[in-house]
Amino acid sequence: MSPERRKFKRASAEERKEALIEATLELVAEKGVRGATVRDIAERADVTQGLIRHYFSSKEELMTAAYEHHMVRITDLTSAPLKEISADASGRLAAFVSASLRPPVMEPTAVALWAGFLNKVQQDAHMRQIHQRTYDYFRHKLAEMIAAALEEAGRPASPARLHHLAVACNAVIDGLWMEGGALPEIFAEDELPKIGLESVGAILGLNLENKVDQP
Amino acid sequence: MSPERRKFKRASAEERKEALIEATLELVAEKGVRGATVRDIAERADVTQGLIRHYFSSKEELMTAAYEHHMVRITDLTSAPLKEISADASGRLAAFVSASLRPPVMEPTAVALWAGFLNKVQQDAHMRQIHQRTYDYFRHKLAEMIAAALEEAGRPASPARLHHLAVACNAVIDGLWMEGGALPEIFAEDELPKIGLESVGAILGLNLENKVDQP
DNA sequence: CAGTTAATTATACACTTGAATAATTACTGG
DNA sequence: CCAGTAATTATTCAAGTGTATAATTAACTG
Repeated sequence: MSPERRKFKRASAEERKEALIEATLELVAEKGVRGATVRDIAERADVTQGLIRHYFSSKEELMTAAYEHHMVRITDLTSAPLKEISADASGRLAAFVSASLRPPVMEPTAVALWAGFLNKVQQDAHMRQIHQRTYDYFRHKLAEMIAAALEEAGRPASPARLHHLAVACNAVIDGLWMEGGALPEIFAEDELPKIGLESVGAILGLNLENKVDQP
Repeated sequence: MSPERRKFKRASAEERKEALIEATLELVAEKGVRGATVRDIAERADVTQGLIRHYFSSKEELMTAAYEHHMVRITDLTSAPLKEISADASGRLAAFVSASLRPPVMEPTAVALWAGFLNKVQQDAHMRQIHQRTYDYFRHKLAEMIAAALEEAGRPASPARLHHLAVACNAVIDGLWMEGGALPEIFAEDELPKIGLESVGAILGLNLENKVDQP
């Protein structure tokens, strides 16, 4: 009996692209961009390797699409909690900080992805542009919320000071995000959001800790 | 005329290993572990590829040696400034924070290296051990210095609180280190050490800013 | 239900990779 | 100055890589 040709189902372009991108992100998190081979990706997406080039003209293009997909998702995930919160400025800030330090934003795979893509981001102009855009959005949003919270407390800050504060708060969040993602087992549940609120609060001179309840 | 055999000079094992390790670190920072091929490494170290296996039994072993070399260097670089400072506890803490946010500790290549090695660190037991050791050392040292500084200020902290504070301060430093390394062009000279001292000071309730002068 | 076409699989190719082995040659100790 | 030997180069190999192309077949359309 000759080896039978593999059975398959047709899928819409959207479904297939989505599946390929998810598989790509998983593998980049596990082995980096170069370790995620087209054969691995195809296998995980449950198709054969030739199909990749039917939807993406090169591995490069697939990587770029996957990165963009990931960044958009992260942006959405940190923005979503803000929509449903009609609290005061400090409450909104607290919600933002807290959401950034919990799953699904803070996850081991997210940190691994960040690391896996860094090289490519630094060397590929298009990737760097995607990164820059997301990063700027984040910092701008954070600065905005800090400004509002400080005004609310009757202590408005100068633009220069605001810049400093935004960089500092962003660093706390990024640093905790990284530690939590890189060494998830050494932190207790809710420990990092708590530390984050405490630290951002200390830097800004605000009390954020009782501003947000466990979602 | 037949292509002449390449001329070469013999070197001591130490020299050659050192050169190979430096070349490895450069290339890992540029292209990640898988992108740093033995041929690339050999070329950058100005030898032919066969020589690598004369000194290291596999690429794996070279990578491990390079990673360890790098981690030891980082540890030394952050410890060195403390030796020559006979200041009070808060002064020593300030020096540590400041040194961590300047070259040669904070550099684009250092962040790229961190990212380049992350995958391997998470998957290789020996690498993870090296990483864990360095990380524990860092946090322990930081916690120690925070404890001393708080006692000096007449506000000793409980172990639990100390743990929180050490995690938070470590996160600020890591986060700023990452931002400075990933986007070096957007920060002014001395801006990050200043923000670091300000933020760590705010978290601990100490004034660290005039504790350290530009080295 | 037959005909068509695009989605999918299968195969082939040129090149890179880590590793292994063979061939040279720079240095050292007498 | 002359072996001897270990450091170094050169060559080979099998496996893996991205890409290109040919062969099939699932699903739609009339």
